[in-house]
Amino acid sequence: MARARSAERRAEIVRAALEVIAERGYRGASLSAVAERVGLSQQGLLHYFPTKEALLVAVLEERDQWDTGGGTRSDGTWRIELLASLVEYNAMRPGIVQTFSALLGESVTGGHPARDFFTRRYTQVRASMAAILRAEYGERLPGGLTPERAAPLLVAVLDGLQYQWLLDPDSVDMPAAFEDFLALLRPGGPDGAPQPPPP
Amino acid sequence: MARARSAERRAEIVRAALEVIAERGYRGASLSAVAERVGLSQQGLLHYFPTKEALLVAVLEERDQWDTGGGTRSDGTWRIELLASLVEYNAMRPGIVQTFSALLGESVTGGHPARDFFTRRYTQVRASMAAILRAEYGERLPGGLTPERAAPLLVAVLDGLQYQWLLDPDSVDMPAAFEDFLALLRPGGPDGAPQPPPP
DNA sequence: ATTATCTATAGATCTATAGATAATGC
DNA sequence: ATTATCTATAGATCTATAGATAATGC
Repeated sequence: MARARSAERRAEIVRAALEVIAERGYRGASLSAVAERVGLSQQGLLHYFPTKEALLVAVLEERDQWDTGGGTRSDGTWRIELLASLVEYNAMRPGIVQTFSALLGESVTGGHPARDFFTRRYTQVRASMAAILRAEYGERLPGGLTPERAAPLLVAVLDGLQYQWLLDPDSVDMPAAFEDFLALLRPGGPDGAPQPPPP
Repeated sequence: MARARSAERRAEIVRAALEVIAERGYRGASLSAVAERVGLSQQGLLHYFPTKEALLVAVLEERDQWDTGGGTRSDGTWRIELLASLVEYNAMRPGIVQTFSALLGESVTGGHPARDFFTRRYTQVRASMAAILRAEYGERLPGGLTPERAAPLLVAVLDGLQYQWLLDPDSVDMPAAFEDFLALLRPGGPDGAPQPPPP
């Protein structure tokens, strides 16, 4: 039973870390602040995660799990509407979005412990987005783009909109803007011979 | 002459701060690190900028100046090719891009001193991008978008591509990707009755 | 006088280690 | 024994203030 209690405690701590990172970034997040939020001393927290970086790793793994699950289709790719609904879901959870936007921003600075994680993840995500686009629209997209060339744009729009929305939620309707971007990608665009839907 | 010497010194310090922020973010940038880079003691630096935040403000003002100047056209708006060439220019200056990407990321966290700056700036930039799009393509864009609705997407693509490129410059061709996005916006897209060029 | 710098230092933090104590599980 | 916590504390930092010293400009 101690085993299970311990896992709960760790999950609690990770949740608290998510919050503190959202508020202060990783460098600004102190172990004491996280510990306080779960009613532990700073040293008590280090019993569960021996270093600050170990805690960050747990936070990043949590995310991996978080947006890996969910509705794939028969061939393993997501449907594109699912992506739109993920954006809507995110729009209801500013905290999580803020945590990972803050981490992404920090991760480009020198020797940041999350840098490798994000580099790898974006490679994956671009490939995954290309697969989704191909499954949805086939090989030829508006503007003469291929799925592989559109994928980084799709990812960029997702991330970029998050920053604008976090800074000024009243001025930026993130889900609507994302839908607008999808409208640009739908067949019939510049160059776009209308596409037959994939079989 | 002391006046002029002083202005030079301040400019030197701001330049050093840009570098240190690129490497460690604002919260991670210590005054000592900046001071060392210009051959001053930490306390000597505080003679020029009385607080760390005052130095940050100077850094942000520098940027304002930096990308406000340059080629507008007769009605005061930029031409869209100029935007593409700004992206090419940025692709040769990872340092600057990294500084402001790191600051943008941090700025969404609680009470960050650059938050207001970025909020205001994005409002401005969206308006400015809408004007550029209108001047270039008129009122109706592909996908049934208006310039106002396309503007946040354009800004998002600019920012989002920067993160992907900073994390993995060999995998992301930022200027080419931006050109791809512009291709999506050119008339003739979905919905797009071909547009007459604006008078 | 003002400007540019320095040394000294106060007062806060922060991460991590060492070692004690109590409770739980075999 | 192991697990969960705590107190104490080392050792680094960090920002900012106080006050000295030297040089420069009227």
